[in-house]
Amino acid sequence: MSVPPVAVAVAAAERRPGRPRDARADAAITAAAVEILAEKGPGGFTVDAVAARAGCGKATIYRRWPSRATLLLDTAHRLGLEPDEVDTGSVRDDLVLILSQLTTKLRETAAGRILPAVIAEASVNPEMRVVLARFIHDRRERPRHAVERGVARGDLAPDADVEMILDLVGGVAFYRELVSGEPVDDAYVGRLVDRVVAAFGPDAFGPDA
Amino acid sequence: MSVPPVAVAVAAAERRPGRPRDARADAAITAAAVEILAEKGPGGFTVDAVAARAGCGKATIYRRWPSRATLLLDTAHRLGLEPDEVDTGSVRDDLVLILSQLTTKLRETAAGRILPAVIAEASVNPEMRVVLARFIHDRRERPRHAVERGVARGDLAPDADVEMILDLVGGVAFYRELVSGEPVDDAYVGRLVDRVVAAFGPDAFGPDA
DNA sequence: TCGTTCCGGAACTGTTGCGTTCCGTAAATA
DNA sequence: TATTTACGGAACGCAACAGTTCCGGAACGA
Repeated sequence: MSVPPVAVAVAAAERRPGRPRDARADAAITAAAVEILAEKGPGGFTVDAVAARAGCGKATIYRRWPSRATLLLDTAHRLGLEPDEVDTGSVRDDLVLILSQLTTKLRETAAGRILPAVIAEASVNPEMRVVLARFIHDRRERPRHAVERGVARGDLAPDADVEMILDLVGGVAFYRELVSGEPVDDAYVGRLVDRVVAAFGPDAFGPDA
Repeated sequence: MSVPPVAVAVAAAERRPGRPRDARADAAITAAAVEILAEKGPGGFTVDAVAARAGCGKATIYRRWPSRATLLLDTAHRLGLEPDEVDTGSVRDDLVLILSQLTTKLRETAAGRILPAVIAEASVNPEMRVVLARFIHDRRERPRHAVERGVARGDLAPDADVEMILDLVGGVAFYRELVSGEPVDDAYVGRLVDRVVAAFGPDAFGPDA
């Protein structure tokens, strides 16, 4: 959401002769693109569909984006799937909340449902790979702060590897939801977070944590 | 590999009049299908391409499989990506070996490179979802045995949650390789496995582990 | 020998979707 | 007013691909 588009179509309203671009068309196209991507995924994301939903001609789209691919990349940025802000005062409870939200959203929101196709696209398309990496990095911001608060409070070891904790928690969510197909219920989330927090707790031994 | 095909095309060579099916055509088609799927992924997996690679007509394929989809499902079973057998005598070392193999294979083998597209297909296709779940379940067999040996030896707590350990280790591999795009190097694998093994070690406290 | 089913190969239909072009019209500058 | 670029909408060319049909020829059983 807060990410500027990868490919900006118009080079900032320089004065040109003739009728100017209609700003409402831009809004209609981007809104329609998000809807189509969320409903149909990248596979059903056709320029015809976006134009029809936006109520404009295809030429109006191609005047702003040079290809379907650039429009798709721009749209991928606007997908949402942002974790809610949480701060219960306990790392354990923060992570449980964030994790159960994540698994629910992966299953039940439009953005979550199309993510597998975005991941597949990223595996063959370097541009999409950059977009996805940035997308994921941004969504880790809130869980990262939750873990850092835990370190500061002493719930976790001072040298706990914050990124690895996020990898463990996020990784299992994606893996079970998308890969192995096993559900992630509240009981599982609770046991999982308990283990992870314990593994990086203040009395977790070892030279590196 | 050891999995029987989902859809069997020919109902076991019952005697019919006329020229019998050529067994070499079956072999050529299945071999070509694996190659095409491995090289191009599900998106490039076209019946024309398989027929061309197999050196046969499309009709010869459609005589055996009723549709592209059934051929694709059958082929997905033959992909490989099987972890090697390992038994070093230490859970920690077994898991490190298996995990570094997995990340390497995800990155460098044909089977690994097309997996994202298979996952995406599974997210919208219930038949493919079953195939993928079974595929993953089978590849967890060897790591599962490694962990169970660890429990038996006392390297891990007697009530350690074996499946959760596999989720943690496998989940991070898939997550970093496919989703966040971060590499998984040997140092990371070592630290990760150390943490996981410690979290489920014999002196790991807690009522449930 | 005759009928049936197979073979590889090619042609064909029908659909989908990208990207372009053209239409008549609207909104701007000069 | 003349020019230029915009608009929605429709049509078009082009390519890819699923699935079918036909060809001439080969392999089987009766």
